[in-house]
Amino acid sequence: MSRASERAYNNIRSMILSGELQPGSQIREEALAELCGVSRTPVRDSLRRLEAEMFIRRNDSQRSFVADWSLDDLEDAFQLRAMLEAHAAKRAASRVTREQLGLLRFHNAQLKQAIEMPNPDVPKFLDHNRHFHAIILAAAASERLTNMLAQVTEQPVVLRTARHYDLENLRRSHHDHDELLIAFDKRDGEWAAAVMTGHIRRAFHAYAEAHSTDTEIRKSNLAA
Amino acid sequence: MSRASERAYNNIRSMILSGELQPGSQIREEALAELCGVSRTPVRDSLRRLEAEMFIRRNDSQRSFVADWSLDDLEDAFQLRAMLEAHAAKRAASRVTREQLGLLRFHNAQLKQAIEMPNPDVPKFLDHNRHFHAIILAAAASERLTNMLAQVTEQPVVLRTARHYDLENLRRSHHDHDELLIAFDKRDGEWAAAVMTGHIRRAFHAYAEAHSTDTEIRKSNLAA
DNA sequence: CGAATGCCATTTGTATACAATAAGCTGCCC
DNA sequence: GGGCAGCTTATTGTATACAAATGGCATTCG
Repeated sequence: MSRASERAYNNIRSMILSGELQPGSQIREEALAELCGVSRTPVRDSLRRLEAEMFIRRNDSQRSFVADWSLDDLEDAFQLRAMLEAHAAKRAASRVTREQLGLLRFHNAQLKQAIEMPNPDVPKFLDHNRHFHAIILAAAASERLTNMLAQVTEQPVVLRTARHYDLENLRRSHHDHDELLIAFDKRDGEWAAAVMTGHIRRAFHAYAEAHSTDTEIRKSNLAA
Repeated sequence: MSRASERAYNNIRSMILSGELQPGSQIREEALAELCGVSRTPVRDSLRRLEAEMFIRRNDSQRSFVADWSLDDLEDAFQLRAMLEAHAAKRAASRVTREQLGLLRFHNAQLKQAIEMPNPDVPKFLDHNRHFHAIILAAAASERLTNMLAQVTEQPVVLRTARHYDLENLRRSHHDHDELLIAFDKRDGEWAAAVMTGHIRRAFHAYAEAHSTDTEIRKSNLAA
């Protein structure tokens, strides 16, 4: 993507993720254009893209609004994500290369390190976690699957609440990864899929809890 | 979508589906704009959309080409489709309303009629078939799932070869639908999912055969 | 003769002006 | 006072002109 267009997309996206653009609020192309320092053309491109990714919704008369997801929507997204990631793990089990296995081990070791320090480095954990899942997706070798997963992984709520993840959950995640690695080593797709399903479903419940406390915090802020 | 933009989208899309724009061939925005009788702006919108739907691919320098899918790609799409439609059936089993069940029965009766006539009416069959699946998707009540399925259902190759479906396969499809209806009636999501998986996988093999003969025909045409 | 380089043609990206459409408001009529 | 009509304003859609980037070709140099 070219310069202006990319800038607009990244800007708007991060404004949505950070909550700077509040869920449910209307979006005006011109306003965003000014904020991003570009013209409406690249902004429109970005809005179309973000609409396809369900960050933005449009009403009957083409006006755009920041998407506002309920807990049900979140569960729906996670259900799909669990299914798709399990599928990816299954495919990866029979396709993953030695090199990819090595990389997976590396990132898993790194993310373990990140939470075993006296002061856990959560961003570092999340970064290696992201790489870990990306490698599996690459090993699964299905472009469509990759596109679809992007649609359910990068949720505003998901990213916003990721930091709430407690240490115990992070440790369990690491162990799931360990088990996945063994399943890959044995080329056992069914096992890999099962582990991945549990891995994502646990994440959902962690997120759901974080989300509800998050919502309560926001409510009390509004009330104050 | 507005007039010009919608026209461009539909025009280009049908040109791809019909093969008027050959797989692999380059696409120039200006040429399409003239063909559709609109300016480049709505054409660009359409191209972006079609790119997201994987009808179009872009190279490193942003030039667009009509997507060209191999048999492997087709299988990949069908694998995802089977998984997603099975998921839809499972969800639908516990959510489908009396009214929707009635509609499903109606369309299934109609598509049976379409192939039991002396002269089978395949377009009519396909039309009611489409409705049948759409109702299940609606009953599944997941917008994301609907979007994802659209991405794997409306494939150029799929639509182009649908007509090759032989009568025996159409009859089996009808019976699958019957069984799905019973599963829905019993609210048995697992059963519904299993039937749907088989339903789609059979479709894949029918398509795959049709695709290979289709490819051979095209090759011999090129050779002649 | 082959490879690299610079120029020209082609194509896409961006900005902007204008058109079309929808929302909101004001004032009128019942 | 309530609701509807017509106008005004806000917002999005489309066309077009121009800018930037890319690819291909020809020429030149080793």
